[in-house]
Amino acid sequence: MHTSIADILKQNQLSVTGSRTKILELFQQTGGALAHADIELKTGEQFDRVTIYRTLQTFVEKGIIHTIPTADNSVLYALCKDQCSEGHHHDNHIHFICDDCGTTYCLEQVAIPEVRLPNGFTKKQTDVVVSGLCNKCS
Amino acid sequence: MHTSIADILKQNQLSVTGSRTKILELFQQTGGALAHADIELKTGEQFDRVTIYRTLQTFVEKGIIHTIPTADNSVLYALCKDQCSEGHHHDNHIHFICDDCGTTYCLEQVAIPEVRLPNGFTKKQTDVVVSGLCNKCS
DNA sequence: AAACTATTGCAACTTTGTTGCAAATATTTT
DNA sequence: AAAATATTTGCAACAAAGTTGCAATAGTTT
Ligand SMILES: [Mn+2]
Ligand SMILES: [Mn+2]
Ligand SMILES: [Zn+2]
Ligand SMILES: [Zn+2]
Repeated sequence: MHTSIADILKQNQLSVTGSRTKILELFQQTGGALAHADIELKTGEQFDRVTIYRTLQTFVEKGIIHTIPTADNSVLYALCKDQCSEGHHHDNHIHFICDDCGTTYCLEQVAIPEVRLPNGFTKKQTDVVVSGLCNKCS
Repeated sequence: MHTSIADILKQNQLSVTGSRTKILELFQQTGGALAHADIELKTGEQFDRVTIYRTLQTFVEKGIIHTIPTADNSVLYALCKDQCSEGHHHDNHIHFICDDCGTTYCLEQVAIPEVRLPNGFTKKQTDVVVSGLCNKCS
């Protein structure tokens, strides 16, 4: 079973364009997370900065990719593997950032742990970012 | 027992200056987390932007304040309440961001939960950011 | 293939953060 | 309490990151 990139775009009511196809392709090839600058580089500057911003924004809105909070407050994006849809993300996994090689992993196998909040606090979303050494660097 | 702001600065081998005193004062008064822009506003623009950047950087290095990762990747700072020191932060608590009022809390009472990583991954630091409604807004 | 719709690239701009350096301030020494 | 020294500050200039309006272009529908 293999969903083509064009199909993914059509499923999300997006027209199939060069930039969208290329950027989605990049995410699939890379596996890991990408920053805006990575994409600019790896696409060989064939697209305008603004187009990349807008494409990423659209993908996030459609639930195709999700953002990852990082300790150094840079913006990272990765493919959603769960059942994310327009306006509703369900990415119940933690993120891991390797201090050595810099790669960011979506650890789908590792569920978000439960946290007990003080009285009066209501939990909506929990983000967990772990840093250390990845399996390739340790 | 009451440590004055000047004493905190001296304990960290920092000279006591207007901006450092004022900014540290602000953190103590506010309790919660502050962004660079908040500080610029609340000090009534009496200090240069660059001075605020440098002061925050110095405070982080000295272990007086710590940064807080956020889902929207803005940079937040809050006072360290634990035994943080030069180059070594020990802030073992989770952070909570209220979706309504925007306040960010250091929940010192709530410990960082343990996460089990896949084979080969080594954990160094775990950041947990919970969002929802705070005790004042729910 | 014409008509229509959505996306792209460009230009111009804003916001955020960084760096070098001289002037001002804080600390130490005399 | 001055003078000498060390540190910090503000300014200017710059770099990086992100946003917006709009006409040209590319994609989709009929
Ligand atoms: Mn992820
Ligand atoms: Mn905190
Ligand atoms: Zn690694
Ligand atoms: Zn609130």
